[in-house]
Amino acid sequence: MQPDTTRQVLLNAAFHEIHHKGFQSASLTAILDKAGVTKGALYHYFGSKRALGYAVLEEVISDHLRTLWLDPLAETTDDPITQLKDCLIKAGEQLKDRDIRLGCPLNNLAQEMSPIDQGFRERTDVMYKLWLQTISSALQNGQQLGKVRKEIDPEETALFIVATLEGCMSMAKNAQDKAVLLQCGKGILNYLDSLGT
Amino acid sequence: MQPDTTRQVLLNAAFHEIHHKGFQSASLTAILDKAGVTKGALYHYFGSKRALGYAVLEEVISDHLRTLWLDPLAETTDDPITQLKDCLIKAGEQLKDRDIRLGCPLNNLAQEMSPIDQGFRERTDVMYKLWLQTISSALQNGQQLGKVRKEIDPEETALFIVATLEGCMSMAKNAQDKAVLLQCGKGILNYLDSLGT
DNA sequence: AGGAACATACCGACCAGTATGTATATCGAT
DNA sequence: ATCGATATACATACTGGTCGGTATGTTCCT
Repeated sequence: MQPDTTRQVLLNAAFHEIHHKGFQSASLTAILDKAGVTKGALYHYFGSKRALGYAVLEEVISDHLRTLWLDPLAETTDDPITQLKDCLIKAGEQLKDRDIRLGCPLNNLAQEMSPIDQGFRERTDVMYKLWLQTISSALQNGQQLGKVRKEIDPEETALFIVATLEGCMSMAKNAQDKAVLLQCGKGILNYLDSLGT
Repeated sequence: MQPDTTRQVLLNAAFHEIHHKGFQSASLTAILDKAGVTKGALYHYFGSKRALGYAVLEEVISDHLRTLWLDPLAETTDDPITQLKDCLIKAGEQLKDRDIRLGCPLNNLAQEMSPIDQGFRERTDVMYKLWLQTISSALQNGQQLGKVRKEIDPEETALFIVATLEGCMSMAKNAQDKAVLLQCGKGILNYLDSLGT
């Protein structure tokens, strides 16, 4: 078996276990069972449980963020608000009921680990900053195109959008109900519309 | 020492340990050290770690919610939007920097436990529903008084407000920065204003 | 021959939970 | 009023199990 394959299988198993149980309660044994390898393999590729967690964040979760939000928003367009709404709708659609009950992987890890581990906090912080920056740029671009109201502060608005997104996911996760996600998403869509000219 | 006192000391220590580490990673030994009692006392009052967690939710955290949001909003007034803004501002003011890094106790527990423990989920769900219902009633009242726009759906709006609140707290917690909370809070205040007539 | 890629066996630490002991308060009977 | 009896309110000591981590193989490719 190729080294990259085993490493990837481990990362994938770790991502799912962490997504289900949280990092601290994620069991290495469970990850190894899921991956179908033994502890020797794990510690060959990752120096510690913490290093494994960092890798999940930097490689698996980071990829999700990129494909769902960063890459689509990076495409130049003449209507950033529609672009944002598309991202939101697409993200909502691809969520299965099971995913809703588990919540946003990035937010989960950030909430659990940022108060107790600097390494996690720094990494989640970088990802959030990237996210905010990308949305902020899209809004600025929209302002130049005359599609977004000039009065709004792009950075402040980007923060508010992401906060609302994560809050929306949190409420739906706790309610274990996709209807909550949709209802809350409607609120976001309305808000996004209110930014337009 | 009175029985109620010891129980209360335990609940308080448990609340803080759980707020810092999360429920699953909260150590009973650490709680006992903080409370200054021994395991015998704990298991005299609580049947299990889980029962202790439930009690923290139902007694400690529930009280916080009541004094910060439910009771103030239950007072009849002629301007619910100002009332909501006051709640938000007061809640923000009383948060110390340390509290921000720890996040909202209710949201923390809900996020961590609702996917893996029905008992926690049911209890957090009840509290969120109470919260939503209280805000929704206030908005309805505002509509009757002509202070809140008739077009908005009170329930949907209440959900959006709470989601935004929790998202705001989450972003500030991860950023470990009160400025983020204030900036995000400004977004909420603007949104609340937009609900008025 | 030597290193990369794993597997197996084992370790001390910590965990939630339990069994047992003990001091004190309460209370009915005398 | 006082003396057991019983229950309450804890403290102490211990248990089995799980945890992350490590030390030591073993296999295979170069």
